[in-house]
Amino acid sequence: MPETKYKKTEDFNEWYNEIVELADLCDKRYPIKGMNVWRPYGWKLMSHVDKLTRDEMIKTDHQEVYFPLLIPESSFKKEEEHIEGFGSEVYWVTHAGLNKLEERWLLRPTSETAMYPMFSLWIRSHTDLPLKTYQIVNTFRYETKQTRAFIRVREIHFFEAHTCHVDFKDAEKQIKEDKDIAGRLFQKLCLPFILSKRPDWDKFAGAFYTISIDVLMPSGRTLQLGSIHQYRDNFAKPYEISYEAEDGKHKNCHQTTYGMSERILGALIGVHGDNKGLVMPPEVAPTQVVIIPIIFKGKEKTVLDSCDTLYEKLKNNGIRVHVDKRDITPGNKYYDWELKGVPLRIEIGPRDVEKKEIVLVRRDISEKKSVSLKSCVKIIKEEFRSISEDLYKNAEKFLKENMHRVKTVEEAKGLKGIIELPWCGKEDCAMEIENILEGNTLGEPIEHVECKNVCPVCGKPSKTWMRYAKTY
RNA sequence: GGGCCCGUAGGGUAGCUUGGUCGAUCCUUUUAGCUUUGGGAGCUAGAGACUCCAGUUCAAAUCUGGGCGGGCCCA
Repeated sequence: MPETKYKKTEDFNEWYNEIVELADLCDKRYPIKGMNVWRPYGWKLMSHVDKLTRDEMIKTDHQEVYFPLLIPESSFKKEEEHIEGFGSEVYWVTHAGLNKLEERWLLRPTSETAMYPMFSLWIRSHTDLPLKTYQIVNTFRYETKQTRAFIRVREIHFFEAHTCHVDFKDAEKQIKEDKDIAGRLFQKLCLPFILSKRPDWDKFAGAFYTISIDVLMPSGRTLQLGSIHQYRDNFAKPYEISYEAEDGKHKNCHQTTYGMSERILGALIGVHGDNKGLVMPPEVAPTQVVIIPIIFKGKEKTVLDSCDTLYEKLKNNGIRVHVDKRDITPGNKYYDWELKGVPLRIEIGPRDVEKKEIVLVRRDISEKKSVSLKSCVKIIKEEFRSISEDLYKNAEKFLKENMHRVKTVEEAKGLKGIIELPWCGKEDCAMEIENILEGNTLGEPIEHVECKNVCPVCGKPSKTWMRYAKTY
């Protein structure tokens, strides 16, 4: 059984690089570091993820917009903390043609500073609120650390929802909605995640608070897939986003954002993949079922005709299906589609045509069974559900096994994955633990978790837990 | 910001230390034809590379310098 050169469980990082190339997701040979070319299959996958995101946005009354890539320096500079956070990692446009620009422009690292001057023009009255927008665009950050396909890049495929509300309370409702959206979306992607409230020193530049969405990769490192920010009126003040309330008074808006990126694809690859390649959850798989004709000399037509008939039948039942008629051996095709992570494979040969059956093979567990043509649509849909359930359960099991709640640093040492330790609330103590565990703070659990212990560093009573992990 | 390493067909490699035997190795890829197809088939004939510039030399993939590109480690 041919498999990847590097094994997922032995050398995850090398395995990941190998898979990304083999499965034709992206081409890292583009001559700028961290700017990779999306190849057709990778882009298709990303588009399907984006579609699921769009579906959620439509369901929750968000409007899609598109803002320009370039932002004038003066707009960018209005919120002080924000510049501090992003200043060192933006790309600047300083020249146009032969002329030096009077005012520099920057490539958006995120779009607050592009959008908010416009929001200030759009919003006049409380009846304009809430304003719920989103866009799916590319953003640019000058990463100096090591880059990694889909995980740390300089041109980022980015989803960002930006909302404006009458007050803090209404913005909090939005945060709640965002958590629900994440719940539904990542369920479809079969990716269990944890939500953590980031510590103050690590929140998004300019935010009132930040909630991060993290998944655990098989390497034991966490990967942040998204973040939800409560801005309060931190941006509304400098950008003058205000409205006239019912009582005639002018008030600042309260804002939130919700961001995710192509890292989702990194997580799909890492969490579900195996030594044969990708394993795509049926919800995002660009091809959900591939039909492989098993052709024997003299029986080409009957086999191909049954394949075509089945193709039409599945297509009409809303299944994304493909018939692979390439002139290569069936085995070759199996390997190819396994690499691409297609959830179900159907084999049809002369024997099957005769018996009015098909052979159905599951990608995730390699289970093979014969199914009657008559009942195949129903069975395929059941298999989709079952595959999704299994993928989610396996990932959840791994996450649970690698989350440790302990009371002392001694117990924490040597544990893999996510570690929760009592925390007194002081930055110094968390930093100390970061150093000892050689990891990063993820934040506190967002749901209240009882903690009656003492801080393992300073010994003071701790009411909450702090999560630590090695991160990407 | 500081340090280290690397660059040979589309991908992976051998050759470099000690310049000549390189008209550059092997696997994969790829084109045409025949043949085959229930887990990467076979045969025949083809295609495809020394990162760029300068230097040393009778002679450079191999040595020197620089450019471009890539990777790693430390802060």
